[in-house]
Amino acid sequence: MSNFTNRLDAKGRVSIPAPFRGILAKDGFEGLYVYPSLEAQALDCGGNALLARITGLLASLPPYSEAHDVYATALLGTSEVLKLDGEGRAVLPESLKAHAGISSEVTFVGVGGKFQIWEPGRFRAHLEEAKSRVRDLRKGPGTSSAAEQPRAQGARE
Amino acid sequence: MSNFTNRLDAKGRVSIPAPFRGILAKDGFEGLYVYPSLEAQALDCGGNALLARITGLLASLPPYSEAHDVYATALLGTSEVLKLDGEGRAVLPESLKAHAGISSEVTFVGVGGKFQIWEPGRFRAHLEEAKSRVRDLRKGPGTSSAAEQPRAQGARE
DNA sequence: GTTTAGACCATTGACGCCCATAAAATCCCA
DNA sequence: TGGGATTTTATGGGCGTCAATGGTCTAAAC
Repeated sequence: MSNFTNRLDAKGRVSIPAPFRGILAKDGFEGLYVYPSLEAQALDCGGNALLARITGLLASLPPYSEAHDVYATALLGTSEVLKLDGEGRAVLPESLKAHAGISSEVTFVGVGGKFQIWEPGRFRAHLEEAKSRVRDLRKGPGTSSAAEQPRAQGARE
Repeated sequence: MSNFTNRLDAKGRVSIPAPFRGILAKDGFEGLYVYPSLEAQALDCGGNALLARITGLLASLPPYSEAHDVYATALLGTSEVLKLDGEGRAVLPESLKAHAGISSEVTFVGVGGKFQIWEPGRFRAHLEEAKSRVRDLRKGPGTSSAAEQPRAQGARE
């Protein structure tokens, strides 16, 4: 729900915001499970809960199907388990930083059940894009209570 | 509804007017749910009731649809849950202050079910604008005799 | 031997928590 | 009804704790 922006230090370490660390600790996970998001130029992060959701998704796909293989490769093949140091910091591998375009700062964004890591500029752009799309949707075949009646199924851009 | 104007102290804290605190307490919410209004340069605030309205809106959209993603990002991605201290004060994050142009004072305005936080000057302007729109409407359709009313700094009654 | 990674320590600033004061609203009782 | 007493609010400030960040040192890898 909220978002935090932290900086990477000279050694490439970055503090995971305390609230997120708390959640990870609660579902009993040493470290941080991370993989490149499928939809965005960001990283998806979580603990056991996220891992369970992924294995659940895979289990729901027919084994040996193309879909199963593709998802397994994308979600598990590129994922990493990062360790946290005593102060709750992690080092992002080059491959992950490259995917998200991260250099010296990152923005953490909580999205129910997991959280994402963005390059701050890209996140701002993403937010602006979302806001302007919402404005478009609300203008749509506008009823007065536009906020409560968004267009059924917006165009998939 | 009524409105209140309070000042921010040196530490950036501002008292939430007691009547609004009462409403928050009544619907059982620790803290204050806040996000930048989509249609005005102000902040929308509330408790569980407001949160429920938003999650309800999201639930009404097909999951994984673009509309759902975009609304979730725009509404949840920019929202914050502020804690109140023992005296009922909160500190507004920079991003929210920036959106509303807030510096040293804020005006609280109740609008059924939620309330808004404005920079006092902008709120006065907003009010004037609304009043003049009302005057125009009452003068009848179209031919508002607005021509002779250099809107610049309207009647100060 | 040089580099890299991990553990440990130190600093600083922000935030949460507590108490103090003053003004305003409310209550109570003569 | 008037006036004093009491409570509620708004506001200011002190202080301890914790998080974020930076640096150092040791141990392992190349």
